[in-house]
Amino acid sequence: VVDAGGWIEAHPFVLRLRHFAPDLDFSEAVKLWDAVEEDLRIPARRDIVIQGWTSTKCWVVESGFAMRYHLLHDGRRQVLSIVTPGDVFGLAETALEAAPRSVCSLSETKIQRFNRQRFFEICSLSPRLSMAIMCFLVHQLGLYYERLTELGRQSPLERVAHFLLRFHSRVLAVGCASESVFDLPLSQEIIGDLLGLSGPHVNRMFHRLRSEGLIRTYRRRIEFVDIEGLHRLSGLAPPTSSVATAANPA
Amino acid sequence: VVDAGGWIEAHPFVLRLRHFAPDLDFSEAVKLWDAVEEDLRIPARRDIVIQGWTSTKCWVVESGFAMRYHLLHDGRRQVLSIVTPGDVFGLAETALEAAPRSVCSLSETKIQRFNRQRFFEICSLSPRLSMAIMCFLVHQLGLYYERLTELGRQSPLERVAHFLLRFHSRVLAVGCASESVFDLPLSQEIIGDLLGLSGPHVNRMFHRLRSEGLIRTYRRRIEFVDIEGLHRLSGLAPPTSSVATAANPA
DNA sequence: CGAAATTTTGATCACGTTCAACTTCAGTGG
DNA sequence: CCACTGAAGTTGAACGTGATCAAAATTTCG
Repeated sequence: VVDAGGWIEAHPFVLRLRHFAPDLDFSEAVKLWDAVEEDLRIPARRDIVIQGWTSTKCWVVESGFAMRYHLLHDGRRQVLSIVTPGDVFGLAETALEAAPRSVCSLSETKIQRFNRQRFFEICSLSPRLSMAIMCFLVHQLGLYYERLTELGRQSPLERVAHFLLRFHSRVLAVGCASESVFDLPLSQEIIGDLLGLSGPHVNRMFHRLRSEGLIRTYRRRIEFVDIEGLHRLSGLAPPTSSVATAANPA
Repeated sequence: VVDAGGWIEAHPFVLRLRHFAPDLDFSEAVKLWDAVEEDLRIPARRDIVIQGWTSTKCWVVESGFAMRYHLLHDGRRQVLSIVTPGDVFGLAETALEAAPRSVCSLSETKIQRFNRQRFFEICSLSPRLSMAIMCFLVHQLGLYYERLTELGRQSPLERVAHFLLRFHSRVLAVGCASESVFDLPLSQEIIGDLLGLSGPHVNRMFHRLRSEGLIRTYRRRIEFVDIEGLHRLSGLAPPTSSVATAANPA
């Protein structure tokens, strides 16, 4: 189906699995890759998964960005996450009749399509693969815990700062950014729906970050001027060794 | 270590795994159970995992309730989830130096302690176990997606209604509730920290749910008077077949 | 029975939404 | 290449909501 040469080893999803299971050998990755049903190139702004539809597929992202989002009946939208190279989507519909949320490409995107059931089976049959997937999923859970704190208890300014840091570190990991400059493939309205804010308010927060000398912006390009300051502001990035507890508040 | 008799089969965690992998046979569950390091009975209001601490353990809940929470440097608290019988916690610290969040018991709790590394290894060596764990983790992700929508885009009233429905269906599944009555092991302040609201505002929302004839309360016991109404209010429970998309809004 | 925690209520106020107008930018066809 | 068009960014004003703080009432537990 695909050439068996070197490109599989450079696929961001495989790199990611290897990050969680360094002893994963490439023959196992190839086993997974044999199950690829189709290689797809999706233009920007196309829905790939549609909330309410049924599908037996899942997808792995090779390049490009997408967003996972949920629509409420009255049109409110929550963007759940930005899907970046190396991510998987379409796993959640397991045994469900309808996709509970949508995925929409933000830029041109290269993805590989799998049969979801087969994807899981192949992973479960290889101890190393299943270890990698489990660690990957647990890691994802951790990211969503962070997002809950962000949405539930952080100020708008903190949320925007935290989002920028998070997104930057992700695109840095897949080589789409320099140490301090990167492109945002998102409108401010989408960022609002990601962070539980209104579009205009996101704009004001960007303005404040700019005027406080933390970032510079050139249309949709962001430059970090004071990363330390952003970390301090976001309040989540530097792991603290605080030991205050709910039972024994600080 | 533990009696090999029938109780393993009735453990809520095993029941849950079987829900995701019905072909899981009990001999495999027993393999996992052989790895239990210790059976613990924890009193209410004890921290089991402390944010910032290091641990190589993970735990499975047999009975009782706990909460996962994150503290910010200035004392703000986000309750990430309520840990119920059949849940696991302590997985997220994989390869991290410090636990990124805490877990604190809400009631007296029976849990089993594992070595985290060993837990993962045993799961990855059995295809059926690893399938069950993967499905379980994916399902968990789905729950957190829902919570993101809740925190980011739902009104306080919707959040409280949704929380009550969610919690009820969970305790119903583990047999700690009747069809319409159940106990909440949480103070309103904790519910506030769970839903991104202040304690007093949670109280007002309860008041409204009561005055609109949706629920009744007796101290910390909740009775659903109009479940249909709660579902309609929460806006998430009944899976819709709406096909509006971000690219093509309704 | 007494002490502490939790629930309940009220008043005030800051914050972020909403809506609208205007500007800038990007993509397209003439 | 430029004018045109629609989308996205930017700004302002008014409003509503939920936080905050404090006090009182109630429940829980030692």
